[in-house]
Amino acid sequence: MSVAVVGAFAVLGEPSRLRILDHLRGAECSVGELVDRLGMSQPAVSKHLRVLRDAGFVSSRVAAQQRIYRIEPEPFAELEHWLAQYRRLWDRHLDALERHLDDQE
Amino acid sequence: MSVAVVGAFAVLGEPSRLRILDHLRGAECSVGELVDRLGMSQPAVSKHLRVLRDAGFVSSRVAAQQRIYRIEPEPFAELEHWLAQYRRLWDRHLDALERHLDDQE
DNA sequence: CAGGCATATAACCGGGAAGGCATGTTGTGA
DNA sequence: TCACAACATGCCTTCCCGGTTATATGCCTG
Repeated sequence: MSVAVVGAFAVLGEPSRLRILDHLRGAECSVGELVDRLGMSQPAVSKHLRVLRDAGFVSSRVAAQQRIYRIEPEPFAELEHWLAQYRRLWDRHLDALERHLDDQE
Repeated sequence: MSVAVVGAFAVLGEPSRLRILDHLRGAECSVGELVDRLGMSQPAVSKHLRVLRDAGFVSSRVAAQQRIYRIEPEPFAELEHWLAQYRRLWDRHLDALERHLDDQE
């Protein structure tokens, strides 16, 4: 499972890409809108969108001459699932601490 | 907030580093043990551990000649918090779908 | 069908990061 | 104090990745 998650993290480990997602979180966006808001060249934005789409984070739809991009939630769910492994670790730690404090009383 | 999270993602977007965390999730480990299990040179492992520690994912403790590394849960909590933003989006989507289905009946 | 948008792709360049080797540092035991 | 063991660090090379410029593709309008 980690095998897939590594790629997802690599995709998110890029400031421009995370900014794109943050914008898309508010509403769907055309490429041009993203170019304006990010102050980046259009090819750069298109490349990042390609990476994000290959990783499943976004999907695109055609509207006349423009492509509208939208967030796709599944990869985020996978990440949350992966993180849960470590959350359990954290929970166990708290439980142990709690039991320890109970014993103290 | 995203500013900090990007760095965390960049750190996790590295197969060797994720493998190290997976090993540390089971139990604390010395550098030598990690070297054996990962089949990587010792300097490479040490460097990755440095990156992980700078990012707060692990901490180290001295035991005789060796340093024992352990997972530190806080950064994972931050990631979960960041992901929650997108989970809300997902939940809203489900809610809308549910309302829509209710209306259909 | 010609011309102009909106976007994708190609070719290229520069910086940065991961890995290996050699070496420095610190603690330990005789 | 000497030698060794466990790590850390510096240096070097290689490779990948993000950005820009230039060009191709596809779709609307006149």
